[in-house]
Amino acid sequence: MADARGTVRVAVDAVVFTIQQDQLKLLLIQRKNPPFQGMYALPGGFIHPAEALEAAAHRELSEETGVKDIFLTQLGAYGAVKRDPRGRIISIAYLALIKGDQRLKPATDASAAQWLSIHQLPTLAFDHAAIIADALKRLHYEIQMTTLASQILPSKFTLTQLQHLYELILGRNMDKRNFRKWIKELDLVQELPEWTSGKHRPAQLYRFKISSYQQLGDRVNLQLI
Amino acid sequence: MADARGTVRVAVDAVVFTIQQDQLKLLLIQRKNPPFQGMYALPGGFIHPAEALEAAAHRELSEETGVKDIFLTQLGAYGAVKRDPRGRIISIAYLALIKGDQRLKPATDASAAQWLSIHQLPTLAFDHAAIIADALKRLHYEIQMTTLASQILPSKFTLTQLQHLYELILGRNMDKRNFRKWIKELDLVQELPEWTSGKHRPAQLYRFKISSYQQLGDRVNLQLI
DNA sequence: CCAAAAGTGTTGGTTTTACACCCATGG
DNA sequence: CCATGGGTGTAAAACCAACACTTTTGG
Repeated sequence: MADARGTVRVAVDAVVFTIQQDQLKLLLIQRKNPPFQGMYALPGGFIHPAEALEAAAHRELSEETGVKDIFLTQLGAYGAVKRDPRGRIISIAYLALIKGDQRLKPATDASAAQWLSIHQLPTLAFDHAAIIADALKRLHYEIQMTTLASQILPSKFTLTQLQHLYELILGRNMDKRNFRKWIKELDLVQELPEWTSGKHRPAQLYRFKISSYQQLGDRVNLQLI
Repeated sequence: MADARGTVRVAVDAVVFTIQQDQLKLLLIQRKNPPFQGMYALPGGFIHPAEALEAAAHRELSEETGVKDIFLTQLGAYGAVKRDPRGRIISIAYLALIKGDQRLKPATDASAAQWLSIHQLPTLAFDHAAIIADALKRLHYEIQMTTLASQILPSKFTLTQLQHLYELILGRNMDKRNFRKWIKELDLVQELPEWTSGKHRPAQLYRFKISSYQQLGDRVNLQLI
């Protein structure tokens, strides 16, 4: 083992998705300091000695972007030797899908957080492009196999909104009737005695039966990735 | 950040499964030193400063158990603050499924490697019981959704052997005809012009078309977990 | 009365499951 | 000739994919 102390540092990064203006967006910060000064990167930073990994991800996210009180799930550890020019830094990445109306922290002299469309990402710092690619695959899996969708929708929503969410994330259109059949069989949502009002025919509102994150039963729809 | 250097260390652990005597077994070492002296634990240890995570897992596995040249896939990062009484140690766990005839290193004064049946595990050091529980779930997924099975079987095998493998790992029996249909549709294996010989009717031998690890197409059988 | 979005079932094809008998070998 | 494991097909059920029209509202 010799004297390996201090030569390896551990960081966390958060890949946070939302939907805004009918687009899947990603929360990024623009780096104000080297390395990769001026480039975009995932929010994240070094863990504290007595802080759990997920707690560090929450803290960094809050410090750098203002986003807090969200559900994070671990994506994986990224540990290539030269992934960070500052030295040996291993990063544990976390994934989230959150409501699009979270207020972002105004830009500081250290960072500027913003939502960028997943289809127009700039060049990213470190190995963050690879992390994001993994996160997208994982998101496709999670949206179908877990209740992750409940994290992004308002407490009351219409089935059309829900379908729209799936379509945006999976990148394909779905049949309205089949989608509704599927959702009802999953037994995820519950009708409310409320309807939207607006220009058109009112839509019935629903809510999630379970608001926490959990694995759905076997044999979901699934056309993974 | 202050002076966090040296206060967090990074380790790797390997959850290595095999099948011996019709049982799913796990490669464990008996700890000869504190903490958890005398208890069983996953093989693993601290990473070196200029060593990739997976390389560290390979090295530790080889040093502690003699097992080498195997395929490892990342399971996840375990980082609870008090998971190791020696201080703040984060571990990245790896998963493998390997042939059961690997020669284990003889016991040294630091460790003694052995295969233990998954159904009779002793109390384990650290949070290794939780890591193993996660690894088992993941193994169920991987065996169905990837070519991981190719890592454990000999280069030539019978379909009955293959089925037996799936049954042991998934913990349920499968129908012989349906299993063969499924395997043939996956297009994973190739008939060889060879047959076993022995007491009974010879069985045709097969080999994997692809010997490397890869994701199978969407819509595999799948009854996850 | 028009435009826009909400809502609702059926059918055909595919996939999955359940199920039983004959075959080849060595002893 | 017996015991053991190898090998094969079919039919019913479940599941999935494709598809179009009517309803309600506001303007």
